[in-house]
Amino acid sequence: MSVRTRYAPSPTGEPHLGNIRTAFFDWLLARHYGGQFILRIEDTDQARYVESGVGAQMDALRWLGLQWDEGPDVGGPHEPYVQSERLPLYHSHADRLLEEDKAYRCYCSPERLDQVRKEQQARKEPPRYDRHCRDLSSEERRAQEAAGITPVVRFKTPPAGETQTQDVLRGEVTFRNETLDDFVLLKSDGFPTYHLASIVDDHLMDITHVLRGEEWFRNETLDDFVLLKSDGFPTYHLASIVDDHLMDITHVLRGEEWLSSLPRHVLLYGAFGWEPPVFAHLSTILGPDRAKLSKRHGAHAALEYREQGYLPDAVVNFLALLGWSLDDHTEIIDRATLVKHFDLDRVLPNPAVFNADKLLWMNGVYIRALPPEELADQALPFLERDLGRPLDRALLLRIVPLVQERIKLLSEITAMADFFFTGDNMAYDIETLLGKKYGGQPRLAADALGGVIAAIESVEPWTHDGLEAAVRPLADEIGAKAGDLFGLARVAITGKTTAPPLFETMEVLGRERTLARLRQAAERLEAAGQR
RNA sequence: GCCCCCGUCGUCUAGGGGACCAGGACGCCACCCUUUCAAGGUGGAGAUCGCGGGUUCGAAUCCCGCCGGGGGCACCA
Repeated sequence: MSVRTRYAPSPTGEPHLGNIRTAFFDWLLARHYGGQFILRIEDTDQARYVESGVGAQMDALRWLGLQWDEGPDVGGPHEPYVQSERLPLYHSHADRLLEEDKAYRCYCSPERLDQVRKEQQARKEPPRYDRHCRDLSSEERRAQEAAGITPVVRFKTPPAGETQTQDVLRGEVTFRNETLDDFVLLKSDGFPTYHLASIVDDHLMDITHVLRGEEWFRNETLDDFVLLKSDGFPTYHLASIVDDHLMDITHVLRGEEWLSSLPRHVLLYGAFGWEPPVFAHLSTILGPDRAKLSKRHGAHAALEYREQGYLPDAVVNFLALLGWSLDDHTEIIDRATLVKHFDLDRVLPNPAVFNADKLLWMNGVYIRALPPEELADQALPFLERDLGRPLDRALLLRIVPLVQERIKLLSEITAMADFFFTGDNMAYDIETLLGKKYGGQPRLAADALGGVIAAIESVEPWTHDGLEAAVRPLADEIGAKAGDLFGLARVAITGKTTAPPLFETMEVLGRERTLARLRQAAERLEAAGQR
């Protein structure tokens, strides 16, 4: 059977980066093995249902290029892919467990459950269902039914013994043969080594499963959990197991917070007589304070990264490196390479702190690698959004080479290049124009700018090389440092002290607009000099 | 309180008995380049591999204990 993974969000809000990383790993695994990636909506909690939730999940996946092969919108052989539309399925499966005495109906009120829990906590006992309804007589049950109480269905957890489970990230280690040597089987004192002895004994004693580093849970730490709620909806435990089985899911990747529920799920698979899939519980992503990533750590809803000007490829590359690595030195990895090399054997079980600085750096790398036309297409919407009107793409295309290696976010295009699109009536204050060098000497600055104007007025052709050749010697003539003179002109032309290279900027801006801005600056300096 | 997971530079990580007085990346510092800002180049600081025992000729790597961090203990997922 081919590898089938699933991303199964519940539509309770916006997906954040942690969810998306899980989805991405699911996607990667499926693509790596040429299998299927399934999107399944787990909307079994009516109280927390958010209308826009499903759309937000799909938007985020689409933005990052994680296309699913089966799902609510595209369909597939296991329809429907929304759990609220699969209710009869869960009921029939719960009925089956009921008939086989592997589950029972529970009539306890939320108030009683609450009460029991409080008492247990007061006695410093683990809060767990007390199995009150596990062995009700048929008369007692009839009485409850007669009173109109809708029961829940609970799983009959074995009260003792152990349940063994396996998680690939924690429970299994694979070795490459080239790392092994010719190891000893029999020692010189005649005793076997562990390698020999364990293999021989395991075989002779008919050991069928050797699990090292497996998680095991004592059943007495588990309680009789709910399968079907009184509103007729299944709990996650029931719904996810039934669906994963029916949809032939082979690998379940999910957040670490599910690890504690794993024995329940394994027990359930056992009760149904089904083969469980491979489980991998992905570690949590932490904020800078080492607490689970959340809203108060800033923007972590996946789609907010789109608004800020991150590139999907950069985000996906960064996410891949959160708990997985290709080797000991590769950081920039394109999608195809990711798909080619990704596997669970290099996924780490330990939690990772989200390093926003590194994501920003990586986004800069991807921006610089973009073909200029594409960067123009990507950046245009940001510029138009910030300036509030449609802009000339042809002009932007000429600007892109000047800003490409200066921005790390698409949104930074505005601060870097807005002056190309504004009128020539510049809004800077005179102090900024004068800067440190010409502070208090507006006349001197005015003369310097006058020199620049005279030098470039009739330059032919109007290219950055020609402009520089005309202006640079001027600095010497008037006894100024080139940098100081250029700085003055920079503010006059861009309104900023930080901007793209001066002569390239002049070239793109054109003779007329450049001279207009320089003349305006000179006039303002003259006026300041009069006072 | 009980159960489970995790523990290598500030952060992401490589490593899985000798090649490690621990390699790469982000960030930080310095220098170079330079008209500002970036980008780029070179170099540097930064980890007694959480701590303590043990096994071994040899431990970041194997074992035990401890400590620390995280997660779970719902008619939520």
